[in-house]
Amino acid sequence: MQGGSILTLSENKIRKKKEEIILSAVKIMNEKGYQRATMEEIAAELQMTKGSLYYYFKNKEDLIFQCHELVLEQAIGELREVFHNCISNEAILRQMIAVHIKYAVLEKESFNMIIKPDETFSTDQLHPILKKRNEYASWFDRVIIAGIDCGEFSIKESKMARMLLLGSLNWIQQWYKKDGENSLLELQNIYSDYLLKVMK
Amino acid sequence: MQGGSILTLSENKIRKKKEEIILSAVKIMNEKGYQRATMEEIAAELQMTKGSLYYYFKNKEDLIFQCHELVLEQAIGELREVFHNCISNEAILRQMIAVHIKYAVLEKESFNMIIKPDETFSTDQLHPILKKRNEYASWFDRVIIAGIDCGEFSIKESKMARMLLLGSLNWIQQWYKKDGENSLLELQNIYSDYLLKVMK
Amino acid sequence: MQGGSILTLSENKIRKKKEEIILSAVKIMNEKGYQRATMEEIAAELQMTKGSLYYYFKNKEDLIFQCHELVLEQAIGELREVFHNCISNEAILRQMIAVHIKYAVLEKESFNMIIKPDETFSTDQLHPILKKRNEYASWFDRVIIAGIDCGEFSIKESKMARMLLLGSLNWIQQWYKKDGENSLLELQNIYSDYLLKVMK
Amino acid sequence: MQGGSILTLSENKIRKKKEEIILSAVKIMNEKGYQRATMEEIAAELQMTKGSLYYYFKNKEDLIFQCHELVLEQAIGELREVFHNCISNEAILRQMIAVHIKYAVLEKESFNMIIKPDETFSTDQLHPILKKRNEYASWFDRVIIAGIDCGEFSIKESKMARMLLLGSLNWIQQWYKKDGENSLLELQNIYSDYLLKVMK
DNA sequence: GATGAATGAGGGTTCATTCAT
DNA sequence: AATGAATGAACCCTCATTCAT
Repeated sequence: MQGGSILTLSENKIRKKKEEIILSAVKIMNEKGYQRATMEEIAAELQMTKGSLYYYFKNKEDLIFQCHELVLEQAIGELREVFHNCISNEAILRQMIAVHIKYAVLEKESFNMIIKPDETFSTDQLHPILKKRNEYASWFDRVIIAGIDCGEFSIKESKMARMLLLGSLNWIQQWYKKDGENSLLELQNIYSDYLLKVMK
Repeated sequence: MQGGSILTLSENKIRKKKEEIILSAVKIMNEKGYQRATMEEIAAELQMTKGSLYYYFKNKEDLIFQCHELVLEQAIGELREVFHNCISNEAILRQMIAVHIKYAVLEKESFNMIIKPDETFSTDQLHPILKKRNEYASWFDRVIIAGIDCGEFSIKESKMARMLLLGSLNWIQQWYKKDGENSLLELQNIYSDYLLKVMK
Repeated sequence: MQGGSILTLSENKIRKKKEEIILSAVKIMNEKGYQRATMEEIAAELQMTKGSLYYYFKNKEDLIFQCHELVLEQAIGELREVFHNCISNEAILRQMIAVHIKYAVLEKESFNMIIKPDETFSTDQLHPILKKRNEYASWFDRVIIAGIDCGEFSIKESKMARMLLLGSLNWIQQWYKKDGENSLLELQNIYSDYLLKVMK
Repeated sequence: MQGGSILTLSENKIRKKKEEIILSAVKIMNEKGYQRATMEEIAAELQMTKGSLYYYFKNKEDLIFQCHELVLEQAIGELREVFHNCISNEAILRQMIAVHIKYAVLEKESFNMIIKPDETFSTDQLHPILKKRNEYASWFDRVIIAGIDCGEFSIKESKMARMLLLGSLNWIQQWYKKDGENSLLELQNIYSDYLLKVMK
């Protein structure tokens, strides 16, 4: 039923290809930034030609949009899991911080789109992006509020605390270097420690 | 004396014009991002033509570079003053946070440029930019280290604390709205409170 | 075999187009000079648009470069043939002069480019151009030296004699008119006579 | 009478300035070629500003035109002198060759305009240029014809011989290097020897 | 006479996008 | 489903030219 018809088969094939392209795009963008990543390069990475991309995506913006969606979806998935698998709110928040840092550093550019979507997207696509971005942020809100409610956290302004938290994390990608002094793990721990001092 | 003043007059005129252009550039760039801001638009904003800009700036990169310099220089000036006029390190840091927020919010456009210089500048100009950026940051480092030394602050990783601090502040411009719930003053106070919890 | 021919087909097609463009470029350039020939005009001549040229050539310099190469290659081919098919060095030199005059007059535009490569090319491409130009000239050197060795010619400075010879021939295109008093054949004969007086 | 009035005085001043500019222009052009020589550079050489040039010359073409005139006038002057001061036609021709080589090498670019005036000048100015160029060439014609008439030279086609001669000389500037193997004097002698073999 | 400043036309180049095959 | 080829709009930059002062 689910995968029976021929149509679905070819649809599956297309979806596969789309994902491949998105991954390639994400890679190139992480190297060069979105504006400088050209359709040509993205295609070349997959040994395709420029024109072929337009079979799968309406235009460049659409492609970037879907890159963003994919990455954000994944990240949200991880947040959700963390949320349901940890016990204390502190533990959850620590895990979430770790997840965010991981994405901010490793998926730098595609994650970056969260930061300044209005420079990247036209009005049409801006809305769903912002929605997803809010969904992502809301997981942080949840823990913080839960923490406040059960007395684990003492801050008053949950929204602003979340802003502070995410802001400080986003910034990491501006300076973090893979071969630098600190490992990703150290980073995750230190930031967790510091940011929990804010919350408590 | 005579020659001097005449010279200064025309030099002043050119400097004025340069500043005008820089302000225009900064405005456009913040609306559209650096890459998408065109020389034409920047000129049009001032009712000039594209070509005229090249009378004042060698090329686009040079213009962006000087935008950077101007704003950063001003901000550094304010930090310096704060540093020398306050008593406790906590007081200094609070003031510095206030200054940074003010720039990030009110001079949003200009200050923004600090964020991603490496995508904007060629290697030649990247270096002096990073230097100035470091100079700016170093004022924060100084207070933090001084605070640690005299026991006011307890954090271990001064550099990372500074990163966290500046990152969280930079992010403010992503969401802050003049007519929003919080006044600038409230913002400055809350962020100071929260970030000092990190330091102590 | 199948793959080979298909490949060759499309390769051939692209080579054809490239040649078309080169011919167009060569025509425009000889009307206006290299600097004043614009990519737009070159394209317009073929009812293409500027941008399309960049599908075939990296940039203007590359296009000019290949113009050079193509014509020079052909001419070298003819010299080589002459060299191997004639008996006396005098006969060879006469034939070579005829070839050179033919190119200078009939393929005026293309051949012209040999004249001032150093104002046209950047250092990178200058070298291979000069090399090919030298290769062309070296065929003349060979006959002259051979002629000297076997006593047919009596001049001392073979290099300078070659310069004089080629210089005088190149100049022909400055004044020669198809419908003028002298036929091409007369021209070839008279110049041969005169220049051989130099050699003997 | 000649230089009495104030008007003439200032006219003289203007003429002086014009010559200065022309010399500067000639210098820059000899370094960069005419197309690449900018009004700015020419002015800078004289510590003037671009705009001032337009007080003295209608436009760039006019300036180039007058450069050309000046140099050609000088060269013609030298030819005239040679013509009247030498005894045998051979001696005259040798001297003329020396003069031409000197200009072709030392005043490379300004002399060069003789070579391809149609690329440099619009129809308006082309005519007087060609006229002067013919005047220049006619001095060579005269000696050659005189030489034929008195039996010194044996060639039949005086025009073509002159073309051959000037062509070979013009070409020198394509390859001659100041610090090369041959001094200017050697060059003048060798070319004279070779070209007189043609005439005789 | 000279200059500073501005202009505008044009050139080279890039690149997302289209479309016939 | 993919490609090769072409397009055209947009961008940066240069430079001869102008003109008020």
